[in-house]
Amino acid sequence: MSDTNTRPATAVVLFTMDRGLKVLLVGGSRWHLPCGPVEDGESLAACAKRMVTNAVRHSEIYLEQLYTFDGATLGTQGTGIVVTYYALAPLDKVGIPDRDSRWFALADAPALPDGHQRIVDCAGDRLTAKLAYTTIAHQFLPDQFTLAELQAVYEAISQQPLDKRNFRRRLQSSDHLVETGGIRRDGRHRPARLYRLRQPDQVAALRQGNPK
Amino acid sequence: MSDTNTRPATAVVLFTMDRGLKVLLVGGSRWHLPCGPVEDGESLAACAKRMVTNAVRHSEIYLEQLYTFDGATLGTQGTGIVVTYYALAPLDKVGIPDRDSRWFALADAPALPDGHQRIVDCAGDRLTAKLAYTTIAHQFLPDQFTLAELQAVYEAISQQPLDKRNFRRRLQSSDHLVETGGIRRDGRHRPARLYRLRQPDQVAALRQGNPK
DNA sequence: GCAAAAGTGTTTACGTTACACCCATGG
DNA sequence: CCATGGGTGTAACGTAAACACTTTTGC
Repeated sequence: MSDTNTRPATAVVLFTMDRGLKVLLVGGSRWHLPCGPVEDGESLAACAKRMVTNAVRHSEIYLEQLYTFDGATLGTQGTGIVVTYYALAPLDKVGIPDRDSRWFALADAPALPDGHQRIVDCAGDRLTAKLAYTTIAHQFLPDQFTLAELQAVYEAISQQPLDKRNFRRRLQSSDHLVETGGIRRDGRHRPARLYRLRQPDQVAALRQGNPK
Repeated sequence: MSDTNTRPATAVVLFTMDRGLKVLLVGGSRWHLPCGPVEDGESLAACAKRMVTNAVRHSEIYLEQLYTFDGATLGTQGTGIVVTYYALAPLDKVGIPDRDSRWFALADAPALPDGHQRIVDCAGDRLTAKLAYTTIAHQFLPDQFTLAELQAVYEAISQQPLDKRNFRRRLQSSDHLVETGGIRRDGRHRPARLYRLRQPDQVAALRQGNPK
């Protein structure tokens, strides 16, 4: 049962893409999600951002609310309600974690306290689902990117290989990508064309309207 | 900004189907959503259910969390966080509202206080979206139903007419429906076959896995 | 010239849509 | 017998899936 006199807390599942999808955990010996109580006069989103500010250099980070748990549904007894978020940041915007925090692949994350594992699973499911019908994958990439980089993000999250031609056709016909004209030379092979999002500042729906 | 010392509240958008989609509002003169603070030792879902118990006879009601707002995002200033839910009940499980509560069609609902309209919109969007890929529509129907009744629910929520043959083919091939063998005689025309859900106690996904 | 990744079309299968008539019953 | 809603099939279309080779560069 929740103790509603305890002030609400937020917990954040921060993902980045570094040779695969990684999640940030804190705590050193007893790993857990970044979390903490909301302060007076602080909005929920601001609190969630504050939980990960030591890990993320820039402040314009993608943040989305996941679900709100009470003690009963989380499996922890007591201790108020927890408003959970997930956040995405490209590798070049995250700082090197101190010795109190680390990036883990989802597969080899350590055991987490009651409820935290469920929050991570929930975030992973949401991310996977949104990959299919939004431009959310671009939150892991810099403004300019190659189609191969984009495909790698899709493959890392969905955990399945994608057909190069079908992938490119689908994305290019979706009208969200714009060729910048630039190219990236990268090793002894043909350089790749660079693209950017037509509307970089929003995560747009690919198919049709989807709920908040 | 939210005052996190105020205890959290829940607000509920309760829908039913009565010649179209209806939403329950309370308050008599100044209509608003059923809402109120969480009590000590009460779970969030229990609190949300309590908000609508005077309107719904049975306790097994479909209830799903929508979103959690703070004062800043709701547009109201101050007054803590609000965990919002939406709920669905078939007409035969809802009581006749007292003079302090009424069912409104979405189109002709009165002006609502700050934030409440946004919550209703959010609930409507979620309901419409889930209609497409879950069996949520059945929350408006009794255990046994005809395909025409089911189609009417879909048409009321999506607000567009559906092709009878395509609708029936799609639903029947989805493997969620079972013919009961019974029929319903209803007027001077051919009687309709009755169906039930194969798994009546869960809202199942129609296509593939979708996040919580 | 060769290794390595970028880039490009066509065919096939499948699911979705559009559409019109007969059936069973009550009055 | 007729009015009323219940029930049924097929053809056209568009989308998604499978699949292999040429191009451009660095060394």
